[in-house]
Amino acid sequence: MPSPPVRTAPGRSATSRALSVLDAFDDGHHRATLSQIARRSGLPVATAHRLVAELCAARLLSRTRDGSYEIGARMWRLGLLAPPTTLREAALPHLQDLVIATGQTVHLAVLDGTGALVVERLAGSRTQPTRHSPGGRLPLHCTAVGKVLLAHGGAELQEQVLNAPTRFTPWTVTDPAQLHRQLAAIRDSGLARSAQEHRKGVSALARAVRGPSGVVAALGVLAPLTTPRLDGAINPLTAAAAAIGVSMTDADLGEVADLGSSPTV
Amino acid sequence: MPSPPVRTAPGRSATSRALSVLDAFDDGHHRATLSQIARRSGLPVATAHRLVAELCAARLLSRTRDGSYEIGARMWRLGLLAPPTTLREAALPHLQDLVIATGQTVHLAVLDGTGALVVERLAGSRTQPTRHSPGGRLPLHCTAVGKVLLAHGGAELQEQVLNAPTRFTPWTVTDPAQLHRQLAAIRDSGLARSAQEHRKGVSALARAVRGPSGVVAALGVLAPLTTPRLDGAINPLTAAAAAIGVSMTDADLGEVADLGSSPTV
DNA sequence: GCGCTCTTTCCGTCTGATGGAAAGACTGGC
DNA sequence: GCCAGTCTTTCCATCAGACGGAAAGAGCGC
Repeated sequence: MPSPPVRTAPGRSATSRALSVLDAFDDGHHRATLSQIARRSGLPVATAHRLVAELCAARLLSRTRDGSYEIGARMWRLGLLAPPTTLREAALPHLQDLVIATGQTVHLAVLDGTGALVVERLAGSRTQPTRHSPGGRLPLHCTAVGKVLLAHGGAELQEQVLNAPTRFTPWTVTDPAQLHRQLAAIRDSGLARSAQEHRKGVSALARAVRGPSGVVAALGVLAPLTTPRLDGAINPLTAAAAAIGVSMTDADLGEVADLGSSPTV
Repeated sequence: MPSPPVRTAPGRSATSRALSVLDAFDDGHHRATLSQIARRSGLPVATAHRLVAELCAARLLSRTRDGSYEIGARMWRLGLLAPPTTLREAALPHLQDLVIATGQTVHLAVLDGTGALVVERLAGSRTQPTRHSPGGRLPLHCTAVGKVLLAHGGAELQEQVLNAPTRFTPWTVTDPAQLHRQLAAIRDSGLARSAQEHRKGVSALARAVRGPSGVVAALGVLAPLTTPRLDGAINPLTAAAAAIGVSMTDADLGEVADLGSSPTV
């Protein structure tokens, strides 16, 4: 009697199992061995082994020289077809102009659920490298780009976010009434600010990017607190935001943000 | 008798079927309706319907307002974990420097099978937008970046590629012996050129990017043929290629290129 | 209203997914 | 060199759930 087959097979579909292999990969895990994948995705090794082999055959994963697995070139290319890329392509030249004009790091973000999804981040070669690469998520209530997106998001979203604002630094504003006033001011002036509300020592300015159908993204400039006059960035920021909006009239965005909530970083 | 079930179920695995849905998306097809997906992937509609729903649940696809499907934010984020992104991140500031220094469009490409995979492309805001966005593929024998990668690729690869070089323009060099001499010269001088060999009216310069373990990528500058002195770009190009190599010593690249051949564009 | 295409649901059939076990491959300790 | 531990790969008996034709529903143009 070779095996007393205990039969497990829970109620999950074959496909969802295969896709759960991808759960093993995230920001902190660009590579994984078979057994790591099995552990992280909750699958038996034998099953993980079979599924991983199929994903490799489809080039969604690829195998490294040392036998571990990583995201494959096909996945990268498919990811480039997603809406954020269209936006990124339209915005990139103007982001460069803005980096040159201000010498600071710039951010382009879209609304994604209750967070801001960073679509692109550009810095000069001598600027301090920042956190928040493309694909990262920022909170809406305490970052400049987040506030812009929140100010132009629905009332429903604002309620949801402003109800329990997380505190990140001593300067994070957590009073819903005060935040509501900030949002009104942003809609009024078109300009959002954050001074150390998310990261100590970092202040930021942001503006909405208006496409043909309203606000589609937020453009921000980040600078160390020590920077003397961030206000000098206002004009180039305004120009860049407008230019991006214009160059998007043809580039159909689709739904840049599809709701659903990964945890806000 | 409700259904005379003809039984089809070919020999394909459930997972490969699910993944074949992704075949419906490529450069020319950022969006697709259910029946387009079914047609393009060769699946019965009912099956496609079920699979697409699962992929949406996993956020690898998402549904647009008008009912069609597109690549989802999750796929985009997973794609960002692939090796090209690591390289891109390391290179980006230096690509910007190079754009500023030369005023021309720059390219970063890695070897992928028998083609060059464009990892990033940067242009000034006033430069003519070029073809070949990230994710695009270039031929190895008639582009500057391609020649660099080919010159440092294995002899086996060179044989394979130089055996039947495709002609793109009247200036494309298709004589294997002459191409071999070009590659030797490139290994010697470190500099590759292409003058209208791939696209009429476009000339280019490229250099290898050397990481800790040899040549990992090629960096190129593209310019319209009318540009008076592209040679002025040589110094900044050399500096940028070196800088990228240095900033990669820590950023582990893994296998940037995993072989396998999609058709070279 | 009619015909066409596209989307969604239903359900009877039986294929191929599943995972425990065991063998094989490495690695490191001593 | 040998043993212990971890990771990878293969095998296969069992039955869960994938499959897709058909039919109903939803739009749309004429």
